[in-house]
Amino acid sequence: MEDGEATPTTCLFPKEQKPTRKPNLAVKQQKGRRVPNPKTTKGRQKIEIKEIQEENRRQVTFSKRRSGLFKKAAELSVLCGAQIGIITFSRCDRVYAFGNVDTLIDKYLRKAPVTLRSQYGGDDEATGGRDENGRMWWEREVESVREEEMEEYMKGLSGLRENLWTRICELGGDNDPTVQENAQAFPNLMAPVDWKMIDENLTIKNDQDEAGNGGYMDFEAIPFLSQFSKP
Amino acid sequence: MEDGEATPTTCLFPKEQKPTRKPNLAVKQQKGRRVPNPKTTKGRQKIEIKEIQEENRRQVTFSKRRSGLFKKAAELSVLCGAQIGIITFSRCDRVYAFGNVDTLIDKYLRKAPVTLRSQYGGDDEATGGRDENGRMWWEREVESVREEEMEEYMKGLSGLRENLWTRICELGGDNDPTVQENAQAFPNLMAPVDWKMIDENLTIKNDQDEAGNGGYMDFEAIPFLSQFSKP
DNA sequence: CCCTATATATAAGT
DNA sequence: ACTTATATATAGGG
Repeated sequence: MEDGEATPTTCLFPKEQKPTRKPNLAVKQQKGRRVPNPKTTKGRQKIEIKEIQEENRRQVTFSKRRSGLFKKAAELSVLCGAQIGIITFSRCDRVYAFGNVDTLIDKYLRKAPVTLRSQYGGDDEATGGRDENGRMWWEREVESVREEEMEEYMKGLSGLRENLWTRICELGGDNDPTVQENAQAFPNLMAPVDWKMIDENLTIKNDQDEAGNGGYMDFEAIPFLSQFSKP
Repeated sequence: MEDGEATPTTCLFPKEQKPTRKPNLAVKQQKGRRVPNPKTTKGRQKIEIKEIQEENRRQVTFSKRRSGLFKKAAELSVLCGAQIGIITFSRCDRVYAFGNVDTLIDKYLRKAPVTLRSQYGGDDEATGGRDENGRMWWEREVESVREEEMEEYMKGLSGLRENLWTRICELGGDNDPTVQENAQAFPNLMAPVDWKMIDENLTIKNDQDEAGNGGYMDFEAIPFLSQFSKP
């Protein structure tokens, strides 16, 4: 993708032809006789799909692959006119989101669906964490939820229910759920400029990401969204 | 990935060594002199990232790329121990989800975050639908929301709020939000067997997917979840 | 972040 | 669905 990667076949507009900063030492030295391995790197290595133990490597991979995932989502969205939202919790529960998650959650809840089957019939050999049918948590259907897990599932559902309630209360909607009224909860005097300022403040207020980037923040940080924060 | 793709380098267990059903005609015939283009296909073509107009091609692409996206998500999840949820609305609003979306939405709402910056700084040339700063809808931050769009944004927020409320009511939690009580709303007499049966019924009840697959269904279809459906 | 070499994803076509 | 040929994603290493 990029711009003009100068592929020998389908390069449409060579444009500025990236200077290729460091052309790497040499793919084949001009006179070293029979260089066993003139390659400077081993290239992409095949890895097993199982939890990466080495913390550093795991974080790098998380960062790279999260980017890749989001890029794929963006492409899919554009190519097919689909709306896509992704919520990602890193192991230490940091959140990374793609898309208008709030809006999509809204839409999702409106549809009130029960996802009994998630898409993706994984064909790879991720061995850890599978149930007796070889399924990972994300592919488990209701049919395969076992007795003990059922409780957890139900707790999850009731938890969702409770939390939605809590959230509603936080949003101040527990007294009157009328839309029009709620709309007025947002003072129209909110100019883009103000938002920008707020955003900058927030950017500073962000705590560190695992990999050192990513923006995420709490309601509390926004003066005028603080009405939505937990008491 | 797959199982034993027989890569010359890192093949660990060759296993059954896929028969390679149709080895294709020949990449280079053994005696045809100078075959100009012995290739049977043009291979993967480069495409522009813009909405695919041809309906059929768009649906095929949607299907393939959705699978790919979900697979990537699964891998990321396993590799990095992250929880990932994806909600996808196709153009005709069909929903495809990856992961325990309900649980993740719960978690997301619990955290009560405001995503002012979505991840992914797209570096590709998707030209359609960009704002004056060249951003797509999914990368718009609050600062860049213009006057008219602000209204929509607020409507979105208040809409979310209203819908959450509605949802709470539907869930029957508008009288007593106590968790323990809610938990009891789920009769424990629900055996896995019953779920399986229900699931099978539902599978039949599914309406057609755009591409002919994918499973999705309404609360109404599940006798005992019907308490959650809209009145 | 940058780079390379290689593993994967996937556009077309059957 | 399945194949092939090629575009992309990325593991490992500065």
